[in-house]
Amino acid sequence: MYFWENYFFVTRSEENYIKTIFHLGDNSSDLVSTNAIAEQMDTKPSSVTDMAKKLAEKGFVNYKKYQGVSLTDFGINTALSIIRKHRLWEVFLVEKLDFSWDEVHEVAEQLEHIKSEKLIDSIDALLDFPKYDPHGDPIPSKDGKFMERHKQLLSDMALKTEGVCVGVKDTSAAFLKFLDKNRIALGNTIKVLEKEDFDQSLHIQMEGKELHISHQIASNLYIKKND
Amino acid sequence: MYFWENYFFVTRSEENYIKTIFHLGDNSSDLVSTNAIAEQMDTKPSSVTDMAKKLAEKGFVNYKKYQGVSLTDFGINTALSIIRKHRLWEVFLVEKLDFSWDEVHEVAEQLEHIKSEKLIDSIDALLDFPKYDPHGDPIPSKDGKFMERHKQLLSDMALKTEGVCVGVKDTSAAFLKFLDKNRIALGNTIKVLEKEDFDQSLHIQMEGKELHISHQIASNLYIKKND
DNA sequence: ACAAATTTTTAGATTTGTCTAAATTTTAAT
DNA sequence: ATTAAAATTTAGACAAATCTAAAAATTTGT
Ligand SMILES: [Mn+2]
Ligand SMILES: [Mn+2]
Ligand SMILES: [Mn+2]
Ligand SMILES: [Mn+2]
Repeated sequence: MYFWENYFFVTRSEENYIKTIFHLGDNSSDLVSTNAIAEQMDTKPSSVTDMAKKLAEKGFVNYKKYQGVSLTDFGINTALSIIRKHRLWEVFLVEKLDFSWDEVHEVAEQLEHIKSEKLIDSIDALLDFPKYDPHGDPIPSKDGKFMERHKQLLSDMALKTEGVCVGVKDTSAAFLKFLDKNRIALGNTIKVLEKEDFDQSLHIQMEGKELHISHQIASNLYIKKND
Repeated sequence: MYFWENYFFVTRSEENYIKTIFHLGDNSSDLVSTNAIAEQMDTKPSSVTDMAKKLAEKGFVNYKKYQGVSLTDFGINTALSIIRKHRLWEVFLVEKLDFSWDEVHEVAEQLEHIKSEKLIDSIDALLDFPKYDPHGDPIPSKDGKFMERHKQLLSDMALKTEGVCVGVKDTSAAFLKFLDKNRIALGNTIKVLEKEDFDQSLHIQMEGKELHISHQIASNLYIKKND
């Protein structure tokens, strides 16, 4: 049994668990629960327990029985590398192959598991080192650093404030297609004109034109306020 | 249990067996033996027998106990689709990401299993529908047709005949790097000047310059004779 | 504080793909 | 035509990843 067999081989399934744990444990450093992982991954809690033990064994997570798991530094680096690949492939599909932003996620779920450092670094260079993916999510650099933009939900913006649309919270194909149909795209300028108390819908100005949008939409669009 | 679950889902392992059976059964329509598959795939004959039954069950092969397997039409189409993906990805890596021809095979072995018709068709278009991969092997079209070039081994060419180097038989990284070092590349013009009876080595003219090459090399280079 | 509800783990089974060792069939040699 | 050798299959086992059902621990509600 060689060194790399113990420490560096990661299965596709392990990678998916690590990525999910990263996303669920995002901004809080406390433990991620078995049930939360099971629900997110559409699997059973008992399967999660088994995998938690294996991931702990391999050094990706700290596992406290009945409490949950948290990623180790090694686990965080592994997660960032997978997320980097996922988001770079999404950019590639949109920029080089004319995929629309609602089509890229499923394919990226496969491509993120391809193991070749040279491949992903070349894709990165081909794309001229993009900082954000097609949904506005930041792309970790080779050494795991990335800039989360200062952004807020459109539904949380004050009246009269202006900004630029920089991301989506809901990344479902249905929502993304809806945005396309209504000419709402990342990079668009936005100004909040009026808020309707009754249903929290908004009157906004987008790229010059006036628009009425529901709370459902506004609470899934990220805006970066103008300085 | 849905239709597509029975008939269209193919695992990575099944795909690798199908591809191997295709290559081993190439120009002869007779059965491919269990041992040949096992040796090629670096696995055990008993594993091959198990898989042969499963592939027969799924309609990819005809399996005759103790005789071997042959691909069905469905199996051939499946194999061609995998080979198409493999070779298109190899071209992509060389043409768009500046990989050298000795680096592409391992990555293509992973990429060939990505399931997205739109993805591979877009890659095909991006590359302007190449007919051959970096090693000179033909790329099947979407509907499974491809042109095998009329070619012969350099070692089989008659004296004084001229041609163009169009492929390699040995695709090992060691051989490909050797060719690079000696400035032997696909597309080069070649003329056989002299054959040495003693060791079957050749004096050739390549792109104007004279060159001495061993039988080992000559018997792994494919040449298309000039009309 | 203690019972009830919820969460999590364990025990045991299943599927996929693999292995070793033994049995069977085919092929080759005398 | 037998026998020996080689190829192939079967039987039984194992690791990975999952599941169901039951047991154990934790959390919640009064
Ligand atoms: Mn995605
Ligand atoms: Mn994304
Ligand atoms: Mn190849
Ligand atoms: Mn090739």
